[in-house]
Amino acid sequence: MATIKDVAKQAGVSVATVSRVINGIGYVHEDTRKKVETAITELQYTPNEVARSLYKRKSRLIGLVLPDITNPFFPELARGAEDEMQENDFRIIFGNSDEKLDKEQEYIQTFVQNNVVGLIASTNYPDTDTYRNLGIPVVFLDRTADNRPSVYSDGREGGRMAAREILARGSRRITVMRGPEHIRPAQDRFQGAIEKLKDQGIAYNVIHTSSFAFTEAGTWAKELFERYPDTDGVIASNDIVATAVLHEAQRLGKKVPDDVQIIGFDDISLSSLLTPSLTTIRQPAYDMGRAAARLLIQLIENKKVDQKTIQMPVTFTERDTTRKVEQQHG
Amino acid sequence: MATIKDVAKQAGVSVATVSRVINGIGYVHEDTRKKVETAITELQYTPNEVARSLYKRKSRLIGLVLPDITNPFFPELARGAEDEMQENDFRIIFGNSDEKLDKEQEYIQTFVQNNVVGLIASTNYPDTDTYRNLGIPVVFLDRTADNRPSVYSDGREGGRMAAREILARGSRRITVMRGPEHIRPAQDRFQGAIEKLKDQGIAYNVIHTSSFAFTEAGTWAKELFERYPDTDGVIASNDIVATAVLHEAQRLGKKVPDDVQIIGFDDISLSSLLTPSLTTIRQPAYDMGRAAARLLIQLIENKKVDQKTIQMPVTFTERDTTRKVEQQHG
DNA sequence: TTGTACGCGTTATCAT
DNA sequence: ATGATAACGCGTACAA
Repeated sequence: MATIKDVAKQAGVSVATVSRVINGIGYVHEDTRKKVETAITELQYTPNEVARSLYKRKSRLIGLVLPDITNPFFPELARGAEDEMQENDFRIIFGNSDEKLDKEQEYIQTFVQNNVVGLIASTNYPDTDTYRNLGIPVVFLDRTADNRPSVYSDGREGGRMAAREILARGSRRITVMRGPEHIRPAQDRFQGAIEKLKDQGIAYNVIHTSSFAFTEAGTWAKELFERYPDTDGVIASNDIVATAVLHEAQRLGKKVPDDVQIIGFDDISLSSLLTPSLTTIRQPAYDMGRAAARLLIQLIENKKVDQKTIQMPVTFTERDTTRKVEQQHG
Repeated sequence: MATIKDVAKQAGVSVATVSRVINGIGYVHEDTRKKVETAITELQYTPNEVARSLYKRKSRLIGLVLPDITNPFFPELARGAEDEMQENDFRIIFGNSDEKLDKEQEYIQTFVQNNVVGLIASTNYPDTDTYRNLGIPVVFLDRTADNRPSVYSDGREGGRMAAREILARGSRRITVMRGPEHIRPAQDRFQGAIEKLKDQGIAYNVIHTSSFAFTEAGTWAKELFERYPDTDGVIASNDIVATAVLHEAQRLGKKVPDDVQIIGFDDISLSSLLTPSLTTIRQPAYDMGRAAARLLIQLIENKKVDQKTIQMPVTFTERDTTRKVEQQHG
C-alpha cells in the first residue's frame, strides 16, 4: 500500500502539499496539483483511513446494533440505514445483540474503540450509562427514549388499529398474542390492542410469545389453539408469529378468514406471498432505517435538527386473513 | 476517553509499562501490575483500536460483502459468520452489493482503507483484480473460484436432486425456473436440474427469473402459469420464487401437490411455515457462514489449512409441496 | 505557494 | 523490571 510519503516523493513535493490536494484545502499551484494527481493514480494511492481517524479522532464509521437480522423486519431497517449512509460516504459496523444487554454493550465498546462517529441502536436499554455521555450522537431505531433522538412507529396505535379492524370484521372471541416482555414495541402494540378491546367491552385471551424466532413461533401457535380452540380472531405479536398461527390454523382444518381472522404486525416481505395473504399492521421499515440514518447524519454534522424524535405512521394493510368489511350504507 | 498516557500518569508509571500489562507481554512486577490495573478501571480505560491498528497495520475488523440481506438466505450466512467472528474477537464491517461490481468494489476499498485483516465475500466476480493481490486473505462464501478459499454448497447436485425427486414423485410436465444469469449458484442448480431431466429424457420448459426480489417473484410465477398452464411440477430457482409460485398456483385454484408439485432451494426459515409447507433443497446457511469465518481466521493466523475449499452438502428436505413417494416393495 | 515538524494513541526496541 | 523514544500514516500550524 502506497503512503502519502511515497506520493510526495514520486511527485517531488512534500507530504503537506499532497495532503492539500487530496483534501482540496489551501493554496496549491495548478502544475504541482497535476503532478501530485498523476503520482496518486500511478501509485494507486488511497488515503489510510485509520491514520486519518487517529489524527482527527473520528472516522467515517457508524455503529449499528440490531437485535437479530434473522428476523426479516430488521434487514429492512438495516438496508434503509445502510443505503442512506452509503450515499453520504459513511460505512457501517454491525452487530446483532439478540436483545441482550451484554452483547450490545460489547459491540458498542468496540464501536467506540474504533472511533465511530455515530450510533444507530435498536435497544431495550436506552437509559443505561452505555448511552449516556457516549460522546457521539446516538439515534434509537424502532425504540424510543424520551427526548432522545429516535425513529420509531406508533406501536400503541398499531395495536388499537388491529383490534378495531378485527372487531369491525366480526371477531368476538379474540386471542391477543403478547410479545417478549423486554421488547418495548412488542408491549406497546399489545397494550394498544387490549386497550381498544377493553374500551369496546370485548373479552379476550392472551398467549405469551417469549421470542420472535421462527423456530419457536410454531409452539405459540399450537398453544393458542389448544388453550383457546374457539378463538375466532388472532392479533399476533408480529408477522412471523402470525404466519405460524395461519399455518397451524390451516393444519387444524380451520378456514381463514371464515373461522378465524388473523392480523399480523410489521408487514415483512413474505406476508403478501402467503395464502391467504396476511392482513397486517405495516411499519415502513426501510424508510425508518433511512430516516434514522438521515437524522444521525444531521446530528453528526451539527446541523440544526427539525425534530429529534420521528414517529412514523403505521398502516392497516388489508389482505386475505381478514374478512371484507360490509359496505357502509349512507 | 482516557488514553494510555492518562493511565500511566495515574499509576505513576510509564506508558510502556501500561502497554505491557495490557498485552500481558514482558516482565512487570506484581505490585505495579496491580497499580496499573486499578488505574485502568478507575479511568475506565479501553485501548484505542485505531491507534493499535495504525501501528500494527492491521485491525480486528473483517469485511463482509453480501448481495442483499433482504433475501432471507443471507442473514443466515451473516449470522453464522458474525457469531464465529465475535467469539474470536473480530468485528464485522458490512456492505450489500446488490450483486453489482461497482458497489462491491467501493465497499472493498473502504474495507482495505480501514485495515481489515480479512474478507468474506459473496461475489460474482472473484477473478477481478479487486481480489487478486489484495494483501489480505479472502474467503468466498456461497460462491467459488477455483483453488481459492471458499465455502459453498453443491448447487449442481442440488439441482439434480430436485429433478430426481420431483420425477420420482410423478411430475412429467416440468417447468424449471432459471435464476439470474450473473449469479453462479443460481446457474449451477439450474444446470444440475436440466442435466438430470435430459438424462431421463424428460422434456421441460424454462422460465427466466432475473432477480430474487420478493417484489418481483410474483411476476415470474404469473408468467409461468400463463405460458405453461399444464405444468405439473416446478423446480424453482430459490425458496422466495417457490413461495410466489405456490401462492400463484393456489390463487389459480390448483391443488398443491396434487396438481402441481413445487420444489424450492435454500430452505429459508419461512419455508416450513407455508401451507402446504415447502419441499426444498436445503443449504446449511448458518453453518456455511460459520465455516467461512473459521476458514478465514485460520488463514489470518497463518495456520495450516486442511482444506481451502469447503463444499457443504445439500439435502432434500421433504415437506408438503411434493407427493409422498410410494413405498418400495421388497 | 510550499515545506518542516509536531501530534493523534499505540507498540516495540533499546537502554538502564 | 522499567522507562524513553521511534515509528505507524496522516493533517495542520507555522515558517519560509
